[in-house]
Amino acid sequence: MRMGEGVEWALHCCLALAWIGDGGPVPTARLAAAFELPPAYLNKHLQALSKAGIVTSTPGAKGGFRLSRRPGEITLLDVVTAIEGPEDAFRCQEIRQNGVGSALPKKDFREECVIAGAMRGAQIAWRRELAAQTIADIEAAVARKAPHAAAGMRGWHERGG
Amino acid sequence: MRMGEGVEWALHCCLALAWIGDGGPVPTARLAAAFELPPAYLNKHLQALSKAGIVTSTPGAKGGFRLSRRPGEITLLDVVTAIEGPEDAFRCQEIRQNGVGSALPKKDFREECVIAGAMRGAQIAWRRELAAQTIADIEAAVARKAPHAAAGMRGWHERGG
DNA sequence: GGACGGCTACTCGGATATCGCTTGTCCGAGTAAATGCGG
DNA sequence: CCGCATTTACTCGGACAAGCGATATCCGAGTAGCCGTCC
Repeated sequence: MRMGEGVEWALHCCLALAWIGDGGPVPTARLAAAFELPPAYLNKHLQALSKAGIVTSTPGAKGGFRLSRRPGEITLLDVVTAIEGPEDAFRCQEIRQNGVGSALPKKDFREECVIAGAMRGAQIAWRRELAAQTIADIEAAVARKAPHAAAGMRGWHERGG
Repeated sequence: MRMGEGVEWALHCCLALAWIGDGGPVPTARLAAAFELPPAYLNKHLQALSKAGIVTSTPGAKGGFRLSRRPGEITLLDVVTAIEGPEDAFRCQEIRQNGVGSALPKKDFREECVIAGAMRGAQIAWRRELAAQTIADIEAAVARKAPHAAAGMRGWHERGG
């Protein structure tokens, strides 16, 4: 099981946008340069964030992306779901109904597969943990551990890359 | 993010082996027939379980696989880790050190990336949930929801497939 | 009749192709700003 | 000097290839049981 690297990119971009604040939209190229990422591919992920309503895109010159909501209103789960999709990692194929199970009446499979239920429970716990933290929480934690990181990003942006 | 289907196969096979009990080793072909799975590929996953010490393989005629431990001693996390590997789904690439971060002193990156820490916390919650349930728990839950499922599998096996 | 050697059938185990998805890139549609012109 | 139409440059947005891991398969190594033969 492997999570796409786009999640890390998206989270760092959201954090950067939160740091930069309301200084106008930030184009993809600027964000890509901030982390040395391939601009075109980063753009693809930013579009996913845009469709999820996490960032707002403004086209044209001086355009770019900005956060749609305040950082405290954006959970990590929102970002992860926007990039990776809403589906569960574990997808029950109902193999219990094959082979030996195909002889049993359908009624026996009304209840959810117990294995799938257990995996779903774990996924829910994972989601709950991600939903409990917002971009603002990340901001606060970074401010505690590396106080000048936010100012560094802001200054770099205002200097023009 | 997507979990390999081998996890579902492995879990169902472990449950089947627990149901069949100590009636001698069960070959791959039998397990594959029980769920209509491709035998050769299922064998690959069973080898992973074998290397993880979850099942024991006995070669030769009348050989096959049997559970190494009692069902109560095998957690879902054991099986998932055996199939999917021990690494976390989210892998921090430390992109914070690139671009704007490359100018900062190394000291600033002594602390773990906050984003990676948050993702790791969610992964730990997920693992904790999986580690809390054993094959025996699944057995008990199935016995409550579909009482004759275990007997059905056992009878099918003793009839010879 | 019993024991031994060889043989066969069956199993796991790893090496080998194939497919789909993630990754990565490109070019066109659209928009806001800048510019030149006319009043 | 001010307002407007045109041009321009810059941005997003979706369509288009490539690389890699998961999927799927096959054949060889090894072992247990069985059979024929010999004592």
